[in-house]
Amino acid sequence: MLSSKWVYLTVGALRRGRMRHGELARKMEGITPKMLTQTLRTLERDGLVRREIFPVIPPRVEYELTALGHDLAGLLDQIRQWSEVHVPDIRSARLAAQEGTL
Amino acid sequence: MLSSKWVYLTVGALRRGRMRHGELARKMEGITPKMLTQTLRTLERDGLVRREIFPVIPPRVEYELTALGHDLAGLLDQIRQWSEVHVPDIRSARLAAQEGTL
DNA sequence: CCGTATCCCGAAAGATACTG
DNA sequence: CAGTATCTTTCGGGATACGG
Repeated sequence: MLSSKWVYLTVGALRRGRMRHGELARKMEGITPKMLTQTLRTLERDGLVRREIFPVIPPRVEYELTALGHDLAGLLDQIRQWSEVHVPDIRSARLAAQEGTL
Repeated sequence: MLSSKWVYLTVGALRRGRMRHGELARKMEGITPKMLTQTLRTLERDGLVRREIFPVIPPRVEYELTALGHDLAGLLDQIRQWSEVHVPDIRSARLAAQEGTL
């Protein structure tokens, strides 16, 4: 899960509350319908997201985080915080390594 | 970095102290020389690992975590702790999802 | 001992078009 | 609206062999 960019974005979006497929798609620039569905289905299978279908026309499907999903959101937050602190250092190290190569 | 199994294992091993290439290879069952070198080089480039070469024959090369590397080890620890608590729940969810499909 | 150089492969991502 | 189906491509990982 930690290796998928779309998992980060999806969980991040759902954190603010229940949302429809279309809303999610609009919040996540660049995602294709296939990847969105695939990501949501995996999260659902793993018990992180709950999927509710309303049997109406046109279709209406809503997604929300489960308790476990919120726990994951907490971990992703820790990762985000770590990144905000340390990624700049990593960037500098990379640039310095490049300089050495030139 | 969080998407590479070898990063977890390498950082985990180096956490206990400075180590040679061969020692690392022996601690990490299944890793090929190529993957070990590739992992170490990436970690070095990103400022997480320091590489020291002793100009002797036969060659002697030692690796150790930098301060930034120890910071990363801390994050990996948080991920490990989260996993120990929640991965069983995810496993259950997966099994339950399978049952539903049968 | 500490690596490089190649080649190969499968899984995952993306683009595109279509449907109940 | 909320997906599926199909095709293509990319890319990281692994196996193997060789070299200073």
